[in-house]
Amino acid sequence: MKIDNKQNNQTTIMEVALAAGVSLATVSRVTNHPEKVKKATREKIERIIKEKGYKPNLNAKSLASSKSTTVAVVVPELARSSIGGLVDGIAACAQKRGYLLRLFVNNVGQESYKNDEDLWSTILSSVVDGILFIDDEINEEKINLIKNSYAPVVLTSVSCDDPDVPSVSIDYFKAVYEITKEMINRGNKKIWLVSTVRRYLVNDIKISGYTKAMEEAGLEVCVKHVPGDPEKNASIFKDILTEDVPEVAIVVRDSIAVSLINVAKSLSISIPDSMQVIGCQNARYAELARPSLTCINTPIFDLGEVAMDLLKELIDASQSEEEVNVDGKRIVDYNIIWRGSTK
Amino acid sequence: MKIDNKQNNQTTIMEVALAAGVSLATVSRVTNHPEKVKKATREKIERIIKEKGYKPNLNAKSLASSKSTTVAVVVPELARSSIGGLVDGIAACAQKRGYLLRLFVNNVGQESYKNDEDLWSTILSSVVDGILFIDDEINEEKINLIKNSYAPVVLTSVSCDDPDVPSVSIDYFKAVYEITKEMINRGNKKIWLVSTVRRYLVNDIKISGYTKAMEEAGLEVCVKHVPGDPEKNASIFKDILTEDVPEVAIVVRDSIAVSLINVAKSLSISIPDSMQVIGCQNARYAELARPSLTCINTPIFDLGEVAMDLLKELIDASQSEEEVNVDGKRIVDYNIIWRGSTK
DNA sequence: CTGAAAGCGCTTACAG
DNA sequence: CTGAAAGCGCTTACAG
Repeated sequence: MKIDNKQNNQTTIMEVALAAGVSLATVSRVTNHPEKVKKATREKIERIIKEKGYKPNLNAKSLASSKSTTVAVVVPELARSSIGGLVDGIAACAQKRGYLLRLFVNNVGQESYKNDEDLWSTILSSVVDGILFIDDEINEEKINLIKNSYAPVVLTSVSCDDPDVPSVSIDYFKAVYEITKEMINRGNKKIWLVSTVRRYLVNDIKISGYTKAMEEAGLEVCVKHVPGDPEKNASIFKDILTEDVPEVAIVVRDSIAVSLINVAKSLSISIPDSMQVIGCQNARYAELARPSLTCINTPIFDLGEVAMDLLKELIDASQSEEEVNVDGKRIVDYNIIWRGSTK
Repeated sequence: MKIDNKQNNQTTIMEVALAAGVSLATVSRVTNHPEKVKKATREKIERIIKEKGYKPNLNAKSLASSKSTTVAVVVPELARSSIGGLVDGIAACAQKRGYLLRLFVNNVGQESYKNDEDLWSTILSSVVDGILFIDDEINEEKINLIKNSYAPVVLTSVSCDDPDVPSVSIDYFKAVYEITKEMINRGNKKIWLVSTVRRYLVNDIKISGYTKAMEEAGLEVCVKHVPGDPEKNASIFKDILTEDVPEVAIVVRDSIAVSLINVAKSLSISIPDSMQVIGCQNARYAELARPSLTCINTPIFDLGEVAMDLLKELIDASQSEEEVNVDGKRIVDYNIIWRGSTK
């Protein structure tokens, strides 16, 4: 037998009802549908609620109402500030909309979950009204799990062709297409796209945008694949640049772009005079690099907010009696920040 | 009336019990105390659980057992990779220990919560077994909220003198004391400590360590306070360095250290020959800076793991019938990574 | 080893 | 406008 089960000594709805001389039902109404309660009663109860610092136990509330006002956020890793910033945006919007967050870090390196099904069943059993899914490597299997989820899912910061999967993302195709075109218009011909060895969907999209612009201009497409780790890519960059130097390098990840700049400088290739470098994220070190890094700026905070907003709409729609149509595809604007690594 | 309340069409314990021809109680036992169930029965039920993909509804489970197997993680902001990495560590350990995470981003800039009490009551009403609290600016009021929490709290990445408040942190006093001493031993005399304009507890601790080492050596203590924003501190660094250049600058935040390096280089102060610079975090850009930045390396991932481990111990102790004594103060080791910004 | 029943803290038709 | 009662999906003494 438990000595004292009341570890969680939070005020309970019963205590409020007793103090106010009303039934539980009335207290519950004040919390959920205040307009249904007579003004005098309501105000009295509200006063007592405030006095006692009563807040409904969310578990009980969820169970009774089958709404958890909680959303799951699934991320691969938070150490990357691009993801952290995204979650900040999600959190800000969730807070505004009255949602709480459950966080799932599906770090493949850490073998967090046995497999995707394990992750999903954990999420679903934790009871959430919706899911924000952030994943670098979306595949068929994951798309299916998303489609079969009882709770609405928004793919965040990843685009997905499937029309049935809501997603919020930057139009990287357009972004890279346009920056490539811009550099072509400025008279550059030898333009490279530097991507990662490991294939990520986003990076492949960037490659497509670049490729299209180059082909339209009748220029030679040249994509380099290097490791993400600065220690490893440095020696590869050294080999590459010793052999040939492009007029412009568009690099999928800022840290790789900075690494490229560092190697170039060590080889006395002057930037931006002999080579211009462009990043695709606008990470923290973009402005700390020397020369500072020109970037496609992706407003990740906003992206998070938009994703949470969309998810909220989908949740409302799914909980509504009527058929509601929600446009499940959102594109967030980007802009270019010109800095010292370009002329 | 609800058309169909079963939005959450997860398998329920009833369905499993029915399929197995046993009572709910037995299914529950298989989930929670399998040793209490006869092997044959247990195996049959386990098979059905697997077939149906049954996972107990966590809300119901929490409510019934008054254990949520959920821990709250409170952070000021995730965009800072030092915090993101910490949460990655927390998540990895939580996952290992069977805990889920609720995330609270208390971003003062975003006015996320009205005040600290609002935040705390939200956390507590969300029902958690424990709280990992990450906050740059701990004060009396917050300490009191922590002490009055029904759930155990671990102050993470922040040290706190109060013996009743469990905390996990790096010994920044010792770290900065020792690196200062080391630089003194190497023959340097004019050593500065560069901190932020805004006062943070951690930074004040670093100042103390530095001050002690300097005073012990009979050297002049010189602490500079600059803004955190690189755009703003650059001009201030320019003024400072135009007037005087130290042999060594120990900088509380890596981004500020890199900014200092950039300004120094623009003034043709050669690093490390004329000035050596040391950071206190080992952020991502420490190795991307040129010269790369020598750092006190704080293993934030480990820090997160240790914090979660401690919290788990405290939770177990609080749920246990017996009196258990848990040492609530944990110190995580640091090391120094020597790079190009020092001789 | 197993089942019937109470209870966790709330919400919500239903009846008044 | 308000209360009594059922129910959300589970756990856990208790009795057998």
